[in-house]
Amino acid sequence: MESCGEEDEEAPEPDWWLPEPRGRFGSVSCKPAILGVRAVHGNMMRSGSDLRRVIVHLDLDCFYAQVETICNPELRGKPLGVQQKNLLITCNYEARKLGVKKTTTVKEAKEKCPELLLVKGEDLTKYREMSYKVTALLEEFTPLVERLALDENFMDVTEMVEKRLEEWGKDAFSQMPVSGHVYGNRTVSLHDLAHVKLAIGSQIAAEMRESVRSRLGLTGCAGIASNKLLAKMVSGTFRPNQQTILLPESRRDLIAHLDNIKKLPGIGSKTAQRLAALGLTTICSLQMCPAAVLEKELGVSAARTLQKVCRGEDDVPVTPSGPPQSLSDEDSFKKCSSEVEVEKKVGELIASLLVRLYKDGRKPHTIKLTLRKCITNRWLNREGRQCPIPPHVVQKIGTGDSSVQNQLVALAMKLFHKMINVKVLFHITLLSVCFSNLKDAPASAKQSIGFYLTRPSSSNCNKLVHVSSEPIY
DNA sequence: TGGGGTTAT
DNA sequence: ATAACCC
Repeated sequence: MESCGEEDEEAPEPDWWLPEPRGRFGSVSCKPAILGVRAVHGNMMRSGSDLRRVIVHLDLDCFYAQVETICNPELRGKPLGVQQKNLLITCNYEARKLGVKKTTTVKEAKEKCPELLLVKGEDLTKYREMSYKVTALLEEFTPLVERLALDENFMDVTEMVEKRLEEWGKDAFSQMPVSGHVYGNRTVSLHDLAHVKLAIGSQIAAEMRESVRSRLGLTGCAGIASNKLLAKMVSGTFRPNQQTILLPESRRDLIAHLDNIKKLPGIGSKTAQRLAALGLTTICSLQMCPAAVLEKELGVSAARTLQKVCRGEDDVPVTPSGPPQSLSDEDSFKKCSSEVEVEKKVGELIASLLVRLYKDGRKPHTIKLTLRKCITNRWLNREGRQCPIPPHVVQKIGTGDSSVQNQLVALAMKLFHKMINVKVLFHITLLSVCFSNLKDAPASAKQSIGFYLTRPSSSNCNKLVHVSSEPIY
C-alpha cells in the first residue's frame, strides 16, 4: 500500500499543521540542501518541493443538464433541472442563480423557482453514452484515465509533463504561462521544478477541456495537483468551466479551508459519525489526534488512511477503469406487493440490461437481485442475493436467442424467493438487477457469422453525438 | 431522495 | 453478502 508512495513529496513534517514558513520558497528551506537544487537540461532549478506525479481531475459542469441541453438546444440559457422521480438531482447554473439547489425535492425547487424547466432523468442511457465518450476522448491524451463517476475522471499526466519538459528544454521555462487559476493566488516560480510541472499540467488540462468542449460540446472544471485527493479537492475552486492548480505549499490552506470533516473525499456519513463520537469534528482535531485513538475506533488500516487523507497525502495510483465491472438497472416505486408484478418489473429490467450487454459484447457470469423493503426505517434496508448464471444460459446471451430473457427472469425470481416469503404479505419499493463477473465472449462465439452481422460496429457507436468545432455559445 | 457505480471486509 | 464510499 505504502510502497508506491510519495512520502518524499509529502516529506516528513511532524509540524504539519503549524503555520507555514514565511520564506519565499516555503518549505524548501526545511529540506536537505542536496535535494534543494537539481540540474535540468543544464538549468539549475529549485526542486525542494518536487512532484512525483501530476494528476488532473476533470469534473463536468452539471453533467445531466448539459447533456439534456445538447439534446434539446431550446433549453439553453433557461433555468433547467433534471429530476429522477421526485428528486431534483441536478440543475444548470441559470437555475442555481435563481436559488435552486441540487438534491432537493422537485416541490421545493418549484417553490423557489416556478419558471424552472424540468426534464426526466431516470433513464441514464444518454448520460452513460456521453460519459464514455468523454473518457474515450481523454484516453487519447493518456491511457491513465480513471472514472470516478459518470461526470468525473482522473488523469495521471506525469509522463506527458516529463515528455514536454524534455522536448521543450530549458527555453520553454521562460515562457511557461499557467493556464487558469492558481489556488490562493500564489505566485508560480519558474525556478521551482514542481511549479513548472504543475504549469505544464495546467496546459494539458486546458487542452483536455478544450477538446471535450469542441468535440463533445461539454464544459467542466479541472484541478491539477500532486495526487488524486488534492486534484479532486481543488478542482471545484472556481466554477463553472474553470481550472485551478494547487502548488505544494498551498496544501495546508486548501485543507484548512474545509469547514467540515465530511468534505474530505473518503469520509462519508458513517465515518464522520464515528469520529464525532470521539469528539473529532474539525480537520484540525483530526490532524492532531493520536494514531492510537483512531486505530482503536476504526482499525489500523482505516486509521492510517484517514491520517494521510487529513494531511492531503494520497499515494493511490490512477488506475485505468476500462469497461465497467458490472451493469445494473433499477427502478423504485411507491408499492409493489404481488409476485406477478415483481416478475413483470424484473423482466423489464433484464430486457434493458440485455440490450446493454449486447452492445458491450461481454457476457456476465453472475446475476444479482436487490430489493428494498418498505417496512421499518430508511433506505439502508437494501438486501441482495446473487448466484452464478449457468453456462448454457451465458452462452445464449447476446445471440438474439429470445429464450434467455425468460431463463434469466426465472433465475432472478429464485433469488427473489430467497429474500421474500410470498405467502406472507410483502411490500417492496425498489428492484434492481445487476450483471457482474463480465467476461469476454470466447473466440468461438465471436467467429460465428451472427456475431459480425448483428453487432453494431464500434465506428457507429462513436457517432451518436455530432457537435461542430465552433464554440457553442 | 435516485440510479447508478467502486472497493474493502 | 454486507457495508462503506463516490456522484
